[in-house]
Amino acid sequence: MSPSTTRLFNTISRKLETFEPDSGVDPSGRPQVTFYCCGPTVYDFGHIGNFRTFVQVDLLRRHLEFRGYSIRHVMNVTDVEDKIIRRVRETGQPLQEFTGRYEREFLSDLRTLNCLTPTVMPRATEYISQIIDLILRLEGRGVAYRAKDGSVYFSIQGYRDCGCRYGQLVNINPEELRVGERVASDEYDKQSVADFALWKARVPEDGKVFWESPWGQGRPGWHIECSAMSMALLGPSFDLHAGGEDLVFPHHEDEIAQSEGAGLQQPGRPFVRHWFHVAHLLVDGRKMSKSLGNFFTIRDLLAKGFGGREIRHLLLGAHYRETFNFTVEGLLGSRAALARLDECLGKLAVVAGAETCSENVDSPWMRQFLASMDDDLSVSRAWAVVFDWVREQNRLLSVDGISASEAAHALAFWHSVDRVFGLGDKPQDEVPVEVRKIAEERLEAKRIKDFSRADSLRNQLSDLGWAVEDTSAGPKFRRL
RNA sequence: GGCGGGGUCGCCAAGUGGUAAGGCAGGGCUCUGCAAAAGCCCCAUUCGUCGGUUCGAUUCCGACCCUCGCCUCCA
Repeated sequence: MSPSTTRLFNTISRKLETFEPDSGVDPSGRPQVTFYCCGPTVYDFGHIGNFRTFVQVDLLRRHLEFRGYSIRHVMNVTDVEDKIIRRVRETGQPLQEFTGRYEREFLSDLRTLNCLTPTVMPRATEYISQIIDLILRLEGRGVAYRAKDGSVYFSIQGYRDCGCRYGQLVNINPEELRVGERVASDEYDKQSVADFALWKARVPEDGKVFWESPWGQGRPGWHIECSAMSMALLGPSFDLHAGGEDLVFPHHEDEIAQSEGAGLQQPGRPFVRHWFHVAHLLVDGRKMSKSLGNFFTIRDLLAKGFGGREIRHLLLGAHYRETFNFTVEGLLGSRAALARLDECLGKLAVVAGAETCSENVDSPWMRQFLASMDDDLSVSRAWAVVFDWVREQNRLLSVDGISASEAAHALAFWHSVDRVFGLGDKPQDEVPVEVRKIAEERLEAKRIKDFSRADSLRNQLSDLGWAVEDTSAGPKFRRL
């Protein structure tokens, strides 16, 4: 199809690179992209910061699909981990019952934001045997060691002795890591502070959360699940790996170490070809925290009356590598921007009538749009193209300078754009019967030129939360 | 302390060695019974500060100031 037109910043080379997957073709002959995205740890509701990452990753996926790639998208669900175990202990709920709830809530939020469902969503607890096999292999290669308590650690020294490099994603000298005084009590057996747990021996606080292993009862460390699941589902070497920027170190660095330390890759092939990291977001200029009262989940924003489409628009407003400042005012701005867009689309649809037009990727507008997106997902520039287009369409509409087929053609542009943006159609407001009735009365008052009555009826409507606009096609309703 | 991002209009946010996209908000006009929507026009001689290179820098170099993140669980 369209080979290698997209350039993306690769964290591992710290450079903009042409994205070139190397995973052959899918059964239908389309070039395939093997893609792993670090998913949620299901111990609570996801917050707006989490979803910035997932929305930007969704944008990446949609753009690559638009460019003709077939994406095999794997997103893990971390359903065993320290915080989860603590909450399970506190609530007394069974592990699966507890994590299942937050997993469902997460999926529901993804749908709210119109993110495409991953091809596969493996759970860590369903890959325990693969995890154990991987740790055994690391042990066999001398890059993992067993501690007295039955935990197993990754040996960075052993890894280096194999000729591998630790510190591929970040410049880091493990000897200089500033490890806090508070070394976890279950990790004092480590040979080196930078070594990390592959398998954690069972402790009483773990309660019923443990699995049998060659090292006794215990549970997997955090990083190992991603190595095990990604390689199991995508192979030992795959194209693209994404996540939030905070995962660069240590999580992704350790994932590389575990995966390449196992030596399953063909000579010369890396664990991951391309690393994609999304910057964090701030809320009101500060890091989100519950004590500052600037901590928002998707359900919080829905409760404030915002829609998933508005939230998605806002999260899509800034480049993925820039820190983004999220505010409620920004959300109001998104609402206004979408209203302008929807107004234009609505007018075009009226003019187009029954005319339809297939998508045309070769229009000048589309070329500009795609050039922006191909340039490291420059979404702000892409939006500028869209709004330049809106102005031009509005200008033509205002002078009746557009035919039905031209309007259909114009709409096809937007439909192409939206395959990438994924905003979907404007949600249709259900106009209450009462509102319609008042509007009819107002129309009649207007007809007999009783304008004071017409105005008072308009006020009644706005008291009910509705604005009415007079158009040649009759009254148009808009929620205030 | 180490490493890495940022500082561009009231707010959000692009961008380029050759004279500042787009969105929101704001002002004027047209249209409208009044509105709304839309159109047209206006809205940063200026891009954190100070130096340097250059015919020319917001864009390159240096210093400084401020700010955010990572280095510990974190999207």
